[in-house]
Amino acid sequence: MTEKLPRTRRSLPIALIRAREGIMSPIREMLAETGITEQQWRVLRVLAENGEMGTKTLAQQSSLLLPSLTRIATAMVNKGLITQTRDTTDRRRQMIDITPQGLKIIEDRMEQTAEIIAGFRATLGDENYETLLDLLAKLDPKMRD
Amino acid sequence: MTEKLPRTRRSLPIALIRAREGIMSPIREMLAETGITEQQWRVLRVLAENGEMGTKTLAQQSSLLLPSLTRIATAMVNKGLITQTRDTTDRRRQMIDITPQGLKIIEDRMEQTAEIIAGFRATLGDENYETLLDLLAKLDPKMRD
DNA sequence: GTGGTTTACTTAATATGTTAATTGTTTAAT
DNA sequence: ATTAAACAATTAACATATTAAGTAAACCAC
Repeated sequence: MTEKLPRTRRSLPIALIRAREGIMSPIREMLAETGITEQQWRVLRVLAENGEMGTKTLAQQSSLLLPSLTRIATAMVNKGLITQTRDTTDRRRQMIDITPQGLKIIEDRMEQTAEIIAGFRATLGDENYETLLDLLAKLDPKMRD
Repeated sequence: MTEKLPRTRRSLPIALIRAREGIMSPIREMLAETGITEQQWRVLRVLAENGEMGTKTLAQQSSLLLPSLTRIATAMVNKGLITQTRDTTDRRRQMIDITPQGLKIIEDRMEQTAEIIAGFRATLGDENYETLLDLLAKLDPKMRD
């Protein structure tokens, strides 16, 4: 009846969900202590790495859709984690930057996060880990040249 | 400043999100025509493959949390895609099964879905595709022996 | 320089994700 | 039999995902 479809145990979309669930579970656990969400963590990570940027770029880099980021940014401004300033030359644009307080969260959890990731890397082995990242990149439309 | 963390371009959690986004985009596009969501599609897939089962099992197999499934199931019953019946021997349990109407959606879209998946398989190559599934499985806590 | 288009972002509406608390039922230990 | 513990499912509350529509500013062709 479903002969042509791979069984759900070998379904790529489902495998991706489950893998993500496996990875994020310990990370979410860690983030719970900080009071920020996984998405807010991603936003802080991207800002810490690249500095101030426009909302659209930030959304792309942190894999959030613009409507989501609009709301998340509002919450984060209220928490004092980021600042939002209107661009003077192009008043449509909203520039977002991380605050020292936001940066502190990244720094405080950096080591702990690195350990979690190192655990998964060890589970797979270095070579497999890199292979996995390469293969995943090929599925990302924005990465395919 | 973030030396210990992998750059977001090589971050596993983010790579998983982006890959999933890449895969699901065409599938969602296809599902939009059927009026069902990605999650409802997963539920139908699992039921078509394994037949009637309890809510908890169904949630696990379709990678949904129980609260989500509760809501989704209600919507699907209303649409006539599944049936819900209370187990007579254990009245805590709710048995869920697919209806002919639900099965029809699977059958109607089976070929189209298989083509989309085949496209990704071709992008990666058969061997890489299988490797990817294997590596992803190792990140799934429920798959690790 | 004005009308049409594009761009950057926001709002809205509906569905799902996530954690915690709750309800009804069964099981197990007295 | 009785009660505490465990269980299956639901409800609640809040955050995010997704698509569509809306708003304001910049751009572009004429």
